[in-house]
Amino acid sequence: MGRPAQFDREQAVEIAMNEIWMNGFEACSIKAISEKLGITRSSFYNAFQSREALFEEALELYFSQTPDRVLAQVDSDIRIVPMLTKMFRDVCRARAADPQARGCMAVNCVAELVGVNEALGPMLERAVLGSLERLEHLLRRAAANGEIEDRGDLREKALALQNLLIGLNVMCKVVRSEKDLWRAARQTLKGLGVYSR
Amino acid sequence: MGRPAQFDREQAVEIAMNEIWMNGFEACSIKAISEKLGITRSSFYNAFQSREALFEEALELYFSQTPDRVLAQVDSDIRIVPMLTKMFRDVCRARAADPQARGCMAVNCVAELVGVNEALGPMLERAVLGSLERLEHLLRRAAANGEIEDRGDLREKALALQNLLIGLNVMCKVVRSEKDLWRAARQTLKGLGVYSR
DNA sequence: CATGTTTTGATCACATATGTACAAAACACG
DNA sequence: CGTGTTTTGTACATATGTGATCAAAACATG
Repeated sequence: MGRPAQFDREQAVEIAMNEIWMNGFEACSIKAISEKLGITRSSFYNAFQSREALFEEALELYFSQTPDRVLAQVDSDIRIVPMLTKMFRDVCRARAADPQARGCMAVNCVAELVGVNEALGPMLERAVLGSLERLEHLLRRAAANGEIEDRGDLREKALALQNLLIGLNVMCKVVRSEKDLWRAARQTLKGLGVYSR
Repeated sequence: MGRPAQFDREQAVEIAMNEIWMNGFEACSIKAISEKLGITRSSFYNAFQSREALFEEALELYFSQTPDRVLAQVDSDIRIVPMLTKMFRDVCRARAADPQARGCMAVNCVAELVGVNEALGPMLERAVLGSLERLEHLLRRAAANGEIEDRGDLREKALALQNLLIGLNVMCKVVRSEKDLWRAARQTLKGLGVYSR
């Protein structure tokens, strides 16, 4: 029914994601994105309604492939501390491996948009606070497991871990060595008692 | 000699700094800044040559008043660990006290500009790497003092501290409670053995 | 193959943004 | 009170960016 689109919508979201990731949200005007996609603004508006709507889709796609996505999908029988260690290891690896040093799209956008963009700021805040909640929940499970001790400081540790994650995702833009990123992460994890191997 | 300017240059830099801090660099067009300053673009170009040149001045001003400026001006007889503890405490306080939750101008700009802006990216990279070097140097002095032990992991600790600092400066945009920010910082500092009182 | 639906191209009317050029204004100083 | 210097206002040319409208194109389905 109706004329079929001349472009692949999914592919378009992926290209948009990479553009936003590389250059930031405000640098990606509708004109620029449309040209990058090889479509007219007409087609853009028709397919996505607005730049913000596209951003939401791009961010969703990003979250489905970011190294810390595992925090949201942890099996109940898995050991938490090795999982967290591996997750941070993966973050360091992935960030250092990106030749464009784009860091984390979500963290970049937090720095750019929270407090600035009425529509997208709150959405990014929720993402960070959600991650923080997941970390705290995981630490509680790790305590219940006997993997770590609960000294009444699990929220502190969750905050410290969330902070470590955000920090790495910015610092990787400047500190390009995977080894140095991992040094920072491992040292912090060890100090928090959340490191294995 | 010559016609005196109708605006205060220093004050203009301060206003520009606050605009960049609040909205990001790319959001501050020459047109927008000039209007904010109540001058014409003519006068802007005459006074600052370019947006990048203004940015350099604004960043310098920012560095002269940021809570972590103390890292660059440490007396040789001061105790390092209490100083670092206080600095992180001050960062948490200052970031939480800002009603606009702007975070750190420099870190915001790292996230926005490194890898994107040819002129300003490298400048911001140098600032971060400089801070890292200062931290490592301070830790070596602390080890020489006997304040901390040198287990051959001082670079690791410097990287972890730099990462903590960057993380706090982004996380504060979402986690608005000074108490929670300090929880994250204190927990990390304790783990690194760089905490006093 | 006619019909209805959707995509696309073209155009309009603005607003923003940059960089330059040049003349007019405003002052300091000899 | 000229004179030279600097700032400021105005204008130009050009590019980007937004959002809307409307007709033409392209297809799926009956």
